[in-house]
Amino acid sequence: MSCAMNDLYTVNQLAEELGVTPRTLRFYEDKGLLSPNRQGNNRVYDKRDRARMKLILRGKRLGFSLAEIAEYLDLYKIDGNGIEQLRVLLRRVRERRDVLERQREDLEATVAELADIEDQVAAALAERGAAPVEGQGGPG
Amino acid sequence: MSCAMNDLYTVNQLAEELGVTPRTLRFYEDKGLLSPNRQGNNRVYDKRDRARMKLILRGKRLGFSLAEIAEYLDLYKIDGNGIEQLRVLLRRVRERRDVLERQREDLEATVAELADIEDQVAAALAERGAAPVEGQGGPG
DNA sequence: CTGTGCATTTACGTTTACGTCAACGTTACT
DNA sequence: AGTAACGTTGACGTAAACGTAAATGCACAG
Repeated sequence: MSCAMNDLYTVNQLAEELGVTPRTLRFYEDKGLLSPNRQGNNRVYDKRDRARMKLILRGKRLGFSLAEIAEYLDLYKIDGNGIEQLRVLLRRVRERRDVLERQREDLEATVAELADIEDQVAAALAERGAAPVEGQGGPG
Repeated sequence: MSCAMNDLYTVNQLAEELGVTPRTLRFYEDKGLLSPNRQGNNRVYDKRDRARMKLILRGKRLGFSLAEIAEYLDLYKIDGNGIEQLRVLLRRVRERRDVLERQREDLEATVAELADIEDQVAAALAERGAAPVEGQGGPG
């Protein structure tokens, strides 16, 4: 037995839990986004790896590329930087926030339009007397 | 002169105005996302084409694929559908709205984290006495 | 010691969303 | 007629994000 008492995962286990393929986890490791421990030759993922993967997946849902996500993850490494590095970091954080703000506007506009469309569709359905599933007595 | 009194554009004009390349416009047409009129052999875009392109670009900023955007644009074609079609349409509109709601949550979580990071970076800068540019009397 | 099963690396295939020529046609000036 | 600017349609190239074998390793049941 594999003695899994500590919230540790194999590639397959973590992949299934997060709804991705093992290939994806290895690919992200290849890209430097993950660096799980090894037990011999095999990858062993812990809770920190899992949390990091969740951040990555969130970034993907937001439409960022893996390169952008890598930059985003770097933002967490605050320690050990010089003052100039911190200033650069601060700029990047704000840039990224700006992107997200624009995205928020796009999102709200789109949601509003979808609401409009939904209303129109509902109206079109009503106009054809389709709401109560059987009433044929529409307004002609 | 090209007699452009009616808000009409050539590929190059519309492309520049929207910050894309002519190739992109032709590519989208190839994918069925656009269908501008032709004047002889040349494409002529009008305001409706322009508006459609803006919707496409917004979809892209939201991280949707061109295929998904195509579906989204189809949502506008409410007329001429049967009741069953309208029901399907309504389902799709709601599905898409759900996706966007999830995206909104992701977005807000990320913005919050970026705010945290920003605070931490600011604190780290302060701790190293970087705000007034010269104060050396940190808490050592 | 021979499978069975999970894991690994290496490498080529695929899809999406264009970029980048190449070869050609049209209009417009000179 | 020359040529420059702008347009067209292929056709091939490319980067990202994996999919999909193929060949190998390692552990343990029988």
